[in-house]
Amino acid sequence: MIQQRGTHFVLCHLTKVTIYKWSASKFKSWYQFTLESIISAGFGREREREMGHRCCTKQKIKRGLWSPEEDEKLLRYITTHGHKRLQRCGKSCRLRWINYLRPDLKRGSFTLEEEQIIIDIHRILGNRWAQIAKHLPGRTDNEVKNFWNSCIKKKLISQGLDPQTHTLLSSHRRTTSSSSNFSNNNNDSFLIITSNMPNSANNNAPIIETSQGLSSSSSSLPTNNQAQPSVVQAPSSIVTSSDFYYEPSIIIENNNSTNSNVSNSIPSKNSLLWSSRTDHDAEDFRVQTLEEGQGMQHSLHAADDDDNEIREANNIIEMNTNASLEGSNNDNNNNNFDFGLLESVLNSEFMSHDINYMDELAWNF
DNA sequence: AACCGTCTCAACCGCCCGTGT
DNA sequence: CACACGGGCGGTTGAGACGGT
Repeated sequence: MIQQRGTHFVLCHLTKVTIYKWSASKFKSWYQFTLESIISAGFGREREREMGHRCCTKQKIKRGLWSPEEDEKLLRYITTHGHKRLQRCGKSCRLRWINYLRPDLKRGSFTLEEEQIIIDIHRILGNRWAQIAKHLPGRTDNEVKNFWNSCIKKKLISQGLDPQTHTLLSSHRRTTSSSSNFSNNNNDSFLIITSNMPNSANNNAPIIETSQGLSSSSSSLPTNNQAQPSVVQAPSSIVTSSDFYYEPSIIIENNNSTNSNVSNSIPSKNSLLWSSRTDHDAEDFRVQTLEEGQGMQHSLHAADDDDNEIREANNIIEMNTNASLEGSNNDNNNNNFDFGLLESVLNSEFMSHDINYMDELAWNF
């Protein structure tokens, strides 16, 4: 992507920036350097400084809004790659670059499609703005966060949805069914998919979890013993949209827990759990894993909806493939969710090759 | 035009964590 | 191993824009 900034044309790649200086209808010169070097150059940052913006206070460094002159100065620094001090701390420069100056940023209001993506991913990840923003090219986490807080949140509330859990607010519930431990007020329907994909060489076997299952400690990575969820194509019949109050979510279900009772189990590592909101007319559908060679198909049986509340259509289907679960025996108290999983899944070659992006969205990821 | 409430969003805060020494 | 530094990120703030009265 190329963008004009005064007499400079900024060509931004993923990892580097090339800046062409334009003068008298000719490119007079060009500079190229890595983003890392831009950011880490520090713009006068001193190592002795305290971290964070406290440094700004202590060092009498300018704070607050960036003026156009400062923007120009920052850009000029980048173009010349010099060592001039901007009298801004590195953190502020970095933020300014990432959130505003970066040439690959998309401008303007969010599209409906983007909005839906945010809602869908938020349902799974919660307030993981950085993770959400990674799926919206040209959007920053800050932007997504602001958009959520200023628009989407209110929209959901006006629809009677809890913006945190994406479930009906209690004031909007017509019926109250048995409560669910793992998902708080989550009464909607579930589709559980477990798998035992062979251990890959990649230790970062993805772990998916829901916002309901958020754990403060998400640092532990899965071991080689832990199964990797397979990618399963959701049948269109369970795909829901914003027309519905409830939309699918994906969580991890503990394969060794008492899976017969979903409501008592804590989301764990070895299965995907789909919270679907099918129509109340029961139907069978088939899910086929996309894992090449595995190709197993599973019939999924949707339950009847007793009271015409779609959310009451609880479809609990488990596809337990006897994963090797040595590593998950301690998962009954599992809080070791790895949010990298979702990222891994979404960015996996699997997804990008076998499912187009709209399909992916249709899963309500 | 002035005032006021609400909204938007850029920037900051503060914590956590990875990395280097 | 301990410590310091700095990046990442979610939460919060506040200035300016906007709309209604």
